[in-house]
Amino acid sequence: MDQKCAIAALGALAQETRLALFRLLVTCGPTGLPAGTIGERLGVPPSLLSFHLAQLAHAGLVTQRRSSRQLFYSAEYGAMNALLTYLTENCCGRDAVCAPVCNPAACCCTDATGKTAAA
Amino acid sequence: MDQKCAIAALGALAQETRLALFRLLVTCGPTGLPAGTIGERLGVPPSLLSFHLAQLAHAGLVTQRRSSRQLFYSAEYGAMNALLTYLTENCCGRDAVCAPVCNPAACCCTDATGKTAAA
DNA sequence: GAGGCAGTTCAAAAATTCTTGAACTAAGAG
DNA sequence: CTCTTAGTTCAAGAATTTTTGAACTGCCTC
Repeated sequence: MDQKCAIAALGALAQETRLALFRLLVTCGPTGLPAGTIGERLGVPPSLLSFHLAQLAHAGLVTQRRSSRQLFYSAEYGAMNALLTYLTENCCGRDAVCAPVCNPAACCCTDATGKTAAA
Repeated sequence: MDQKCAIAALGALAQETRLALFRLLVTCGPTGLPAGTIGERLGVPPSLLSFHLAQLAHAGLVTQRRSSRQLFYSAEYGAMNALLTYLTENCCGRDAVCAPVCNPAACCCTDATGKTAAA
């Protein structure tokens, strides 16, 4: 994954509805969910849902599959992994100056360290 | 990190200039770089640079420190790790249905699987 | 092949984000 | 105190993204 792709994937996930959408699909495995069901669960109107799903699909994060009258959408785990790999490689300096992902440091934006976040 | 914070961090990185900015800072370690130098290296005018640095800072991804007349910015590794942790936890279903990050699968957006990406 | 359900596409409006340039604050040098 | 360098803030405009509603396509049932 190159920078351009990473930006597409990051941008696709950087939106409330789409992140919720993707999270929902991730929990559904490779089978995925038909658009209608997704819309119901998330309370998103059809045309808007289509728009957001298209964005995710365009970034390669979801896949579409038709089953008679329904369109099933499912998470593309490989793309997410590619994104994580990209971020991991570009987050840690070449000398692994930051802890591995598997070692959660974390907290939240405005108080990750109590420092400058909000200032 | 909660969904709101994740969106802020994702959104902060989902922009060409800011991703380049962050990548540059990551390679510079905790010392960071003064704003002027960053602007020169990336060819970004001062006021725009300030704007983007503020976005990153607001998402907790960078920290500001003054050294006499210069303002040094440095990457906040903890925030990036928090984001990676969030994505990892929300990418893999509760049953770890996708491969670990450390096991790159990857390719790029439009041809991760040769399937629906661009359609 | 008429009717209807599932979902998409399209165009216009609303909201947000990015860019620019001018005016401003902070800190050191003379 | 005045000047200069370093960088920020602000307001306006440009560009992009999100939302809405109406019209459309694909597929099944009768």
